Amino acid sequence: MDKHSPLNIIPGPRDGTETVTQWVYRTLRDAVMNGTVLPGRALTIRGLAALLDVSAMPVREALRLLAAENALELLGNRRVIVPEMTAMKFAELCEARIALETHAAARAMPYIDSRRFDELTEMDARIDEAQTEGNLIKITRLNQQFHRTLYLANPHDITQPLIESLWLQLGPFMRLAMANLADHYIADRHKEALSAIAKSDAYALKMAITSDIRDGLAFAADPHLLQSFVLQSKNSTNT
Amino acid sequence: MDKHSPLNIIPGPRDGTETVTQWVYRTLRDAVMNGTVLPGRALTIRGLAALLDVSAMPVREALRLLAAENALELLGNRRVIVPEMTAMKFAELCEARIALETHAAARAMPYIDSRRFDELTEMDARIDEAQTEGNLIKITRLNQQFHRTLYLANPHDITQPLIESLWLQLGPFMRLAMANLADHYIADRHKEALSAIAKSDAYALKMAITSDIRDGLAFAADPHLLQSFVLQSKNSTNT
DNA sequence: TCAGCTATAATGTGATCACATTTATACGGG
DNA sequence: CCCGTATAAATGTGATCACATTATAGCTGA
Repeated sequence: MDKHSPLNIIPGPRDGTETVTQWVYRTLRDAVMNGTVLPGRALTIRGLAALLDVSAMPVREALRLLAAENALELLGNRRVIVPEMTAMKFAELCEARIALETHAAARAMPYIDSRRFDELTEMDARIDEAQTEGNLIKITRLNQQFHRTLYLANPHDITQPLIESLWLQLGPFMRLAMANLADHYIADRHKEALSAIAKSDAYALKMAITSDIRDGLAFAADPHLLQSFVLQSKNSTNT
Repeated sequence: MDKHSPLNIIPGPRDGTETVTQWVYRTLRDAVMNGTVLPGRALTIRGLAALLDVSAMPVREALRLLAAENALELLGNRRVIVPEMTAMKFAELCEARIALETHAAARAMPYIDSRRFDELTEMDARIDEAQTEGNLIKITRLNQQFHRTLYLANPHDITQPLIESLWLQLGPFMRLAMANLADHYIADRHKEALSAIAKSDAYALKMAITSDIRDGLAFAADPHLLQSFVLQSKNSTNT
């Protein structure tokens, strides 16, 4: 147990217009998403404040925001940790993603004009590039951008914050999984999605999104492999 | 425009164990849910702090939490308001509820043992009582409790916070609608849901939940009526 | 009478401080 | 050598204060 390890968070420069709280929030969010802070790691307000060289107040607010998004867990004994993952919880998150995102995609489809369609096609091409490079972090980021762009085509969308919350909860675990599955090929279901959109076939679009999510989290299909990841995330240290 | 009206929030006593921030959060959340603060109403940290007789800090955190749940909207010009409702947004919230809650119900069904089943049956009976009384606020509260109990039967559930966020966004508008539809009969689809559970019929359960949500928001089916509510919520004052 | 500018008031943000509670460390007894 | 207790360090919570930014009201001039 190295609960006092340096926590190598890279602060990243602060935008001039951006408030300190927003900067801290973004920094901590990225740290959680990238797996810099691992499940079980105890976080303290003062510790993070000293690390980021800010006062305790912005850190407090950022932590509470992340807790509200279920990216962090507020323990009763006044302690904040990254929630630990279980196989069942992982399955629930996966299924919830499918339920919510297929719905969001179907609702967004009528709003996708040719300009938006080209934008999505362009993104898919960029993902193919990253695919050949084997840059998994880039793939993940572009993949999220693709989904976000699709769902937000609906000008009245209200599901995106909910979806982001799910991504955030899966984030640290996804990173762990990817690190151990470097040669894991992410099947590109985006072309199926695009052709479904071109045909205005909502059902086909839903199936494409479902497959995309399932493929991305495919390793969860192997209970043994999943269990090893869960254990690894519990015991690993972050030096 | 009476942006400086007294804002008659009833504080309600604070639990001894409860932290001040939690109390403020709960108070403001109830106020939003009950329609005490109406869409468009500008809220200020200092104003609420003075009203609730606490310092600015707990109010700040409570406001940010509610904003994170999309119960409040942080305007760029540093102002916090209850978001205004549109017909399209209402429809999106309604459909999102159906997508998420049918999913949560189906996932929870396998975990409902006889004890939990009896608990749900008991709640349904209490709703029938409130129905004959015509106590709409009580009906709403018991109805939420019924749904919550159902979804939380799943010990690994992660959808409840997302669902609560949707309820919160619909909250102030629901109240307005109910006030104008005092004689509106809320069809009880809970018995259908219970019989579906008894038969372990996931599809029937999903249909029952869908009908329950649609009935509860039935007035939205009439675009003209909905529009009048939207306008009313925009123009009304809260003295 | 009304548009545009200025001064004043109010607001959000962030830092610092005090206090109660919890957690960690060290000491002493078994 | 292990464990329970007492002391010390650390933490979350909440209040207060200072400052930059923004909104509001008041005033001037056409």
